[in-house]
Amino acid sequence: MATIKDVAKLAGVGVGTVSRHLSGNAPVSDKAGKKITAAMAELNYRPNSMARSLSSKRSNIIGLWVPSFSGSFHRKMLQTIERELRKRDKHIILANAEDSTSDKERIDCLDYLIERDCDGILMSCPELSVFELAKIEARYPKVVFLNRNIEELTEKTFSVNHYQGGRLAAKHFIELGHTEIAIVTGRMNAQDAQSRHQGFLDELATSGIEVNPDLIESGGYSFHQSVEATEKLLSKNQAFTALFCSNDNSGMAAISTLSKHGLSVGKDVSVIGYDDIDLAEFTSPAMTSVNIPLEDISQNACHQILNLCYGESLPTKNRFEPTLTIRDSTCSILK
Amino acid sequence: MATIKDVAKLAGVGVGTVSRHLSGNAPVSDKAGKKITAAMAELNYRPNSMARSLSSKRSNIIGLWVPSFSGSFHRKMLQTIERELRKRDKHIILANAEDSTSDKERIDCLDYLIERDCDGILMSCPELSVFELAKIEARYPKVVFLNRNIEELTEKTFSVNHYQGGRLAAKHFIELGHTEIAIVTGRMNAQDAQSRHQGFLDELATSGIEVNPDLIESGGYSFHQSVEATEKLLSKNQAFTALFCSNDNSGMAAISTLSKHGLSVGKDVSVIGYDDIDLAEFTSPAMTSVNIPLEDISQNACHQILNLCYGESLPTKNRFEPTLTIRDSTCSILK
DNA sequence: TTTATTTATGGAACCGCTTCCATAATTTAT
DNA sequence: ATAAATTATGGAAGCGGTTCCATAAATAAA
Repeated sequence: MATIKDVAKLAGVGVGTVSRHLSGNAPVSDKAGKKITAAMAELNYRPNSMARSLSSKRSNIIGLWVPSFSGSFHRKMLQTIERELRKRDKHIILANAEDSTSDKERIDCLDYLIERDCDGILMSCPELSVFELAKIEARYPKVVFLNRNIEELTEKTFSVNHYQGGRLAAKHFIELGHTEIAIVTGRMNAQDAQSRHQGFLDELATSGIEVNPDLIESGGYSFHQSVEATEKLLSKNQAFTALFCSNDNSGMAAISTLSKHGLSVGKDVSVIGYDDIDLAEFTSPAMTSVNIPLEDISQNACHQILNLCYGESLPTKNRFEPTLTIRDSTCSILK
Repeated sequence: MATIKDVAKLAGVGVGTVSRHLSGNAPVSDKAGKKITAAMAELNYRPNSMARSLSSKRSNIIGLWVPSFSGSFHRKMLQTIERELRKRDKHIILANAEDSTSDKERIDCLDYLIERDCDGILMSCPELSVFELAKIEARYPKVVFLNRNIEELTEKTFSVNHYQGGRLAAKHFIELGHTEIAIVTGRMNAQDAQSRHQGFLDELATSGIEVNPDLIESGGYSFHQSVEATEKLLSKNQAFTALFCSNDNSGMAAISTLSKHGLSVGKDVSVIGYDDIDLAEFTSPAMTSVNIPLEDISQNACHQILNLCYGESLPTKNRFEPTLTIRDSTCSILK
């Protein structure tokens, strides 16, 4: 592999001139520029990124910490982040915490990124406590958290207003005339699950509707658990015409389970999911779901990390509002 | 940030000794070792990975080229690869070719990885021709292709016997007594789609069953197209009791569409999918599907790239056999 | 104990780049 | 034309490691 020295020699100039020509950090005469370009082509020269990083103290690598690849949820995030960063010639190093069951493992996973001298880190971690995240930020300030909301770290957290998401779902049910309403909650130790749950309840309350506590079951955000939760709800023989699920996995599980029990979803019972993942469109009936602007979140988080690491000043927005995507799994009670 | 020099000075030894102690490439006396360990702890020393890479001419980075994050298909791959490589302290740099529509863009995407001085590259590219892959391998021999089968590059390609996969599906239908069989094919310009199609037809032929050409439609591996394909099949008023779909997206689309038309899947009509992605279990009824040992493929591809790049000699296997996961979407015709 | 052999050590050279600095070339002002 | 100011250039130093080599320390052999 040819080095910058080889290029300099062949072009008959100094290494400094070649370096300047490459980086554009300082002007180089046309004459020299032409000779250098020719020499680089002839030698098939490609700069060594390690040497460059060492010398410039900038790896141009951003670490990406994800809790899993399993959910459809993170797919759009990954995709958007990859696109945003590649556009600016930054590289992504991946760490997947799929197998991590303890905080220690999660933080080890983070250290695996830090070890690589990333310029900054994007982290989408629902599990770690605010306390742990604060410690992380203190130790490693070039970090940004997706899908988290920490007031003291507003400019480094990017999230959606889940309380409002819950309210949107409730509002939709109210408009459709539902009053007997069931809920399959998410992992209630997670902040976001609580917010959407509370928003849902509060909105119902403003219309004088109360949810029968018997009709609340935890689905833990997983398909399997949500099947069980739905079964439990059905077994209680407490009538309900509407069901709010805390994510789309739950929603899919509910639709599947209700159908299996001979209920017609979107007719006998209305179901709302949450996240509006790609598959929401493909259930039968297609699922009404609270849409999270995940692309916006991801893009803005990227902007912020670029600002932090490379002194850019890209616009950033930290809080986003959900919307409701209405499909065929919800219908008016009057029908 | 402390450097190796600082550690050496504080420990009262030479930099060479510190380096040797860190890498374990040469013995260091206990006495020196203790002092170095203490000094490192005191200074909170962490080796600079860029300097290390430059000096050792080894980045410990493996590039990973994926065609998309969209399919459930690639998730397990990503997950397995990440686990396998992290286990050995290699880092993954990601390139997603999701937005690439031309070969040029796909290869640019590859160059984006090469630019970063990866030690090797894992590539799962269904789109590029054997011709293009051969060129890539010639230019960049530290590469391995997943889900491809190139005879001249046996040891660098990892794939499953899709012909056999097609046969397994057919065999199952035959055993269940089906004779009126329809097919939703995949992207037939792709090698794997052809193989599984041919295997399916060939196996049926050995039992004297021929597929009515009218009952073959292309679903192009996508949900949307497969819905249309299934609609078309139904509109022909040619009876069929079994439907083979070339991937699980197609299978899900078929199940959904058939159900919508009042047919009971797993009773009136049997459906087999292909790939056995996580979701196959969650359709209603749960889908019978040809299972691809994606984890094995991924793991072995990792082994091979480690062998190529780091002179290890991990065992590798290149060709894998599919199996059939029987669920509730298929049943005997005699019922 | 002395000598021969083995083992551990310090430090220089090097990896391939960026950047600084002193100097050369060029342009502008006088 | 000469002096002054500006711009471009070559090359050395430095980034933080690894590795080689000559030497010092420790151990084994005589």
